[in-house]
Amino acid sequence: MAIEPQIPDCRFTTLFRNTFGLSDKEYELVLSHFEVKTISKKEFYFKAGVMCCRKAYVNKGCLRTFVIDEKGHERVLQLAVEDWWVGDLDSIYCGGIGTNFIQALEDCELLEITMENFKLLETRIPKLQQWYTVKLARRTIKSMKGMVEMKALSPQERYLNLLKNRPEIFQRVPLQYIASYLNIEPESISRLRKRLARN
Amino acid sequence: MAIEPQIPDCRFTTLFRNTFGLSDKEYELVLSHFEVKTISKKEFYFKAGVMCCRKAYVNKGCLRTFVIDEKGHERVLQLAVEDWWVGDLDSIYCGGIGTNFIQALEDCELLEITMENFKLLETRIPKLQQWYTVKLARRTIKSMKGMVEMKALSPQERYLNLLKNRPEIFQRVPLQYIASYLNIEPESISRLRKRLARN
DNA sequence: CGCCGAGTTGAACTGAATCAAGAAACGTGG
DNA sequence: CCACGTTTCTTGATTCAGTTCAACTCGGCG
Repeated sequence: MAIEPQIPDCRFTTLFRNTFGLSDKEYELVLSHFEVKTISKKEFYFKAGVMCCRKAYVNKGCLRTFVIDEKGHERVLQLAVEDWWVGDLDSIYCGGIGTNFIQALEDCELLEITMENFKLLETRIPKLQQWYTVKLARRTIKSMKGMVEMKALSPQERYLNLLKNRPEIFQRVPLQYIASYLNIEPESISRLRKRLARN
Repeated sequence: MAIEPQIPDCRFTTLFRNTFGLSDKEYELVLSHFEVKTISKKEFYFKAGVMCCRKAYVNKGCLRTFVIDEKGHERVLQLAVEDWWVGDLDSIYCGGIGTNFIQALEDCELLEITMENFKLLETRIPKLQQWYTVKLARRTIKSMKGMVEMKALSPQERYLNLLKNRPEIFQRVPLQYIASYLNIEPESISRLRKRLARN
């Protein structure tokens, strides 16, 4: 009761709840451990260099996660939209300082939970733990598939794949970030587009 | 007691045991759920196309995990040596048929456990579950770092990095597989080596 | 001995990066 | 609502690291 007003959008209720298949009671318990956090476009949810003991569910908006590589260039690792999670795995699990930057590309509404609270929830709702393990495994698999894609496909093929699989983000994310995510120079994407448009 | 004879090498006892910090009793329990499996050079531990509901600890030997990409080329994803684990995550966690091939590059001795047994162990030894979650997270992190490395570094830099971080494998693994792992053509590695040798 | 797989060398090509500059879109405040 | 500045995207010219394809060497092993 005291919780509901905190959650301003029904999307969270729907999607998040469906994820676990929780009972009403469990669901209230879960909700009470989250906190709404809004950040505006260009703001950072997290910056490398400090610990990050929390993660957040993207209830509304769009963010990019990137690192700075050895040569000082930004490398976009993730383009997160609604129903994704953001956070610095590196810091959360290896306990060190984070290496990721997480920046809003639109005004965002996040639902944040500290790892402390999350672990607490896990002990009280065992299926949460199970869910999370599978989620982690899937993320690993996805990441390995990403690697194969990066190795096996040409820039043009990678571009077309993304266009096919996640067309929404081309409407929401500046091309330069998509380029970085695909590991293609913006100029090359531009040319690629022109070439494809002609045919 | 009845178990010990099955484990022919002390490495398993040492390394594996250290991983979890088990009591004698727990350790015996764990051991009793594993099975020794030897495979000879060039044999496959697993081939894509069927389910894979088990994983294996590499007690001795060396294996490569690879997939066949969309264009029909082999892509080496992992070069596993002693104290690594092999298995098809894809199949284990997404329940579908496997997509990986796992082939011995030397005569190998593996310690295998079915996922069924592993889950059983997890319920009886909670810290196992914890250990595995962290392991999964680290794997994901590693895989993302691999992606950044692939994007940010030149072939030559990737080669030198591997040489620095895992010099052993250059003594054990045919160059062509290392090349595939690094996503460089064998010819290019060859030239690279020559060039580096001159300086 | 001759075969085969693994590695090396050579020559030519190419696709994307780079650098530099211009056009278009965006948004912010007057 | 327009004007100006900033950001985002496009275009052009050049360059080069690594690929491709083909031939050759080397060493082990039946």
